[in-house]
Amino acid sequence: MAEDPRIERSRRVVRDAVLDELADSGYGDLTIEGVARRAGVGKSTVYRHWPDKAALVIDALEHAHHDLVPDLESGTARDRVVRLVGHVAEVATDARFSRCIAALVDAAERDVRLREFHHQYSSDRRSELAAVIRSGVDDGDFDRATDVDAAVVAILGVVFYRRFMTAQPVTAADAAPIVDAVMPTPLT
Amino acid sequence: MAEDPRIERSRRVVRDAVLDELADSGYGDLTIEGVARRAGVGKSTVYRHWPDKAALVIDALEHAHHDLVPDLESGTARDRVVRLVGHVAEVATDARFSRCIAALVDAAERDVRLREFHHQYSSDRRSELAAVIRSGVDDGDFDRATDVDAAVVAILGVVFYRRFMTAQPVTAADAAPIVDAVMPTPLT
DNA sequence: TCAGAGCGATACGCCACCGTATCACAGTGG
DNA sequence: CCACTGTGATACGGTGGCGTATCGCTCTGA
Repeated sequence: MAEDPRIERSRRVVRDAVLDELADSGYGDLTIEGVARRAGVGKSTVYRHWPDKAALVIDALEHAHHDLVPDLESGTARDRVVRLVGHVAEVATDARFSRCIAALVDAAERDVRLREFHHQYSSDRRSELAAVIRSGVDDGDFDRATDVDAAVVAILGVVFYRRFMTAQPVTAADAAPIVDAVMPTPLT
Repeated sequence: MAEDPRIERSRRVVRDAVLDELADSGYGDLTIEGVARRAGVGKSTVYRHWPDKAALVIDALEHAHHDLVPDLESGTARDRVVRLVGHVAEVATDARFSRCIAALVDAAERDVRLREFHHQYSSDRRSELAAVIRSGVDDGDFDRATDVDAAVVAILGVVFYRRFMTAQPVTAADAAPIVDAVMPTPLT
């Protein structure tokens, strides 16, 4: 009853090619034929599994987790926040993935489906960071009066602004000072 | 010796059409024919004045100042900072211009010339804000120890992050609280 | 072993844009 | 008044993507 392994294999290589194409060409210049070519797959195979470009791109992005997930179990809450922010900085500097983000942001301006996906996706990412920060507030690592949602936006704002608007993207090593700047250690 | 007025007229309507097209279609789907059509101009006229798409888009963006410039003369330095940030928020929510920014950020990932323009342009905008903040530091409106460049990135980061990654963009009315959060009033 | 399903290849007509060339026309400035 | 030049229209061959259809091959799983 298991699905034909050829199906999952096709889907995997096509999704991977979509990310490559998206990074290289952007959403507007991404073509189904280009994806199929890059995936080493017949065009018909792509049309067999996805109805259109938007669905294809959304599906590819949905499956694009990074295997390396930061350790959010050990260390103080502040350590965990710094590790998570460092991880975000790494993702935001990854050559392929970060260009996919730029393409997604741009495409979201013009396509409702991509906009909904984009907003949901980044909202989920903010929730993750908010949860870790909140545990830091509970632990006394951060000031009791911390506005968690504002802190999340302040931190991610710096990371993404520097990546997409300047030539000095945030590195993982910058994570700690940024977290400190946004949420100074309480004087206990 | 003055230039034929038809030339400047052509350039103006084409540049305007480029911004419309860029906002509606993004960089990848922007076509010269589409621009000419939208401008109500022959395709040859566009090719007569610009060598290619990148030059055309860069030129259009270079000429795309907003006529409304915030008052940076009167009021305290803090007032001026708040007004400038409010202005940035307005520009970042302007339907046409903000979509052009998204298109530019995306295109800058893949085209050197657009990247250089983009980095230069946004660097200039940061310098403007930095100068006003610096005068506020000198006036004692802000803490003497303020890291001006970091404050600039913190403020613009929030504005752009909220505009492009969330469904709650910053409004002009949000400018004051954001400035206050990043640069608290010194206790004198 | 074998029926069925997924596959890549190929070809289809259609359409849009590319960048260039040519043309008659009208605005411009001397 | 007139030579000049910028103009929009139109046409060109070329390219490449669209979405669909058809093919024979091969892998899969009962």
